[in-house]
Amino acid sequence: MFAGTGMLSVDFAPHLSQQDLGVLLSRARPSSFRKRDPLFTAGERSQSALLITKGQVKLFRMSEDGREVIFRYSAVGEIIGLAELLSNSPRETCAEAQLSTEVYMIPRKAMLDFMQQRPEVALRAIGVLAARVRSLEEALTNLASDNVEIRLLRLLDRMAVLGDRQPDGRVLLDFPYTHQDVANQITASRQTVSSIFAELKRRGVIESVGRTALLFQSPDDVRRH
Amino acid sequence: MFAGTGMLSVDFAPHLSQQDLGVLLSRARPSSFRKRDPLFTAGERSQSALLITKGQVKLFRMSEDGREVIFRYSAVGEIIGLAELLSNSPRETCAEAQLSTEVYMIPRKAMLDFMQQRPEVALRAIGVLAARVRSLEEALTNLASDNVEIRLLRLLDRMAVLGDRQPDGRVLLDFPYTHQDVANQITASRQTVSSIFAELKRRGVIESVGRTALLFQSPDDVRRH
DNA sequence: GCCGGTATGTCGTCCGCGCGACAGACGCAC
DNA sequence: GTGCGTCTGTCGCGCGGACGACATACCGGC
Repeated sequence: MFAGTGMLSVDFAPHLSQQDLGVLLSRARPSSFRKRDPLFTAGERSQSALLITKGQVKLFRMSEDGREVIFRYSAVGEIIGLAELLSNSPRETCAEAQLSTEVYMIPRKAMLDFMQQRPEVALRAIGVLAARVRSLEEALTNLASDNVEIRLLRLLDRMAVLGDRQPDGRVLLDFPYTHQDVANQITASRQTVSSIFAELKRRGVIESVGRTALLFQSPDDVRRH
Repeated sequence: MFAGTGMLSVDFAPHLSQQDLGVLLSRARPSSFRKRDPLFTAGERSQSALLITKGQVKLFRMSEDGREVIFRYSAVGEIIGLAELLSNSPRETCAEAQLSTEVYMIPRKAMLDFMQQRPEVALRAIGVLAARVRSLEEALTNLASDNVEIRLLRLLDRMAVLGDRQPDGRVLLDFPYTHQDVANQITASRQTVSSIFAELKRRGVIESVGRTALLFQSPDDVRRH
């Protein structure tokens, strides 16, 4: 099911044996969502874990003044919704299908039982959560010290692993995000993102290719200013 | 060992049986630190987990431009250092004794073995990490939308649970933090924190009591602006 | 006591960037 | 085609808050 997806994510499903995965999914319910459908929203009481089998999911919160703060986009093979699983508290984060998406919804109880019986699964969940802690800590640190341009370059940096290295050393990356999406990921305004993109193109740091692709200097180059 | 400490933290040690705790600590090494000593620093290879038995620990990162970003202060009974345990990667976060502090250092291997054998311990670690994910997400969201005054009020809000409710409804809280500490927690400058504290005192929202204590309106009142 | 290190209060200056506004550009539906 | 909704580019204004600078206050050590 997860084979051949070109998975790069070091997350949940690829770490389980086919057998474990089968057992877990026997108690789960498949469910599909169209683009922009919510998978869950803040305030909800459901604490299922969701294993993504197709598509992409945007994880975010709404701030009190209506701003959308995006934490990450989750891909196939990743599991989401772990943060509220144990505490059994209402959702604080929202999840929305970025593309047409399919998931297995694993009921809280099934997930807990399974982790009790298979410690290695619990350890995998620990690994997933630990990675998220580190990435959030990094985001917070960057936000505190970097200006918008640097935050944007760091974002491209992080996404570069999903792109293809070109012969000339640059990276070709499918980048189907609007400036608003980008702004919400780096907590900046849409206008500032637009103008910095324009400026980077002027300087030749990045280049548009077709509708959604982006060609930019290798992260290492960018890092060296 | 952890009895009678007035523990409020819903973290690690208080959730384990005395027996489990004994087994775990039999493979751990006690260690003590003076105020301002580092427990670990970014770049280090050690992935021990640290269980705090006395004192308080500041968890933070240094940004590239030398800014200190504080994520939280950990208290007695909490466990720290889980984020890099599984991935076996170098520390990214720094830990420093805020007070004279004692810990048990649990070697990576011992911790992993123990979680394998006791799934309920692994689940507890999941709970700890999940809570940290939620709190970091909240910090990021607040940072994106709130100005410094609101971030400061929210900080007092969160700390209010550690203080004593007075007859008049206000909260008396031991608050031994410098303005610089506060600034680093809410990512603001020291000067701005100083001036906002002064302003809040002028407005009667908060009041100093003795050297380190603070008396302020109940969080609920503050929340209602 | 004196003295040095650290914490606090306050004041200008300056700049990053949020925000409103508006004008194209591009897509899709009909 | 026309019309509408969404996205992008750009400009100017204004403000929050970072930063440097400096005075004062407090603390511990000797």
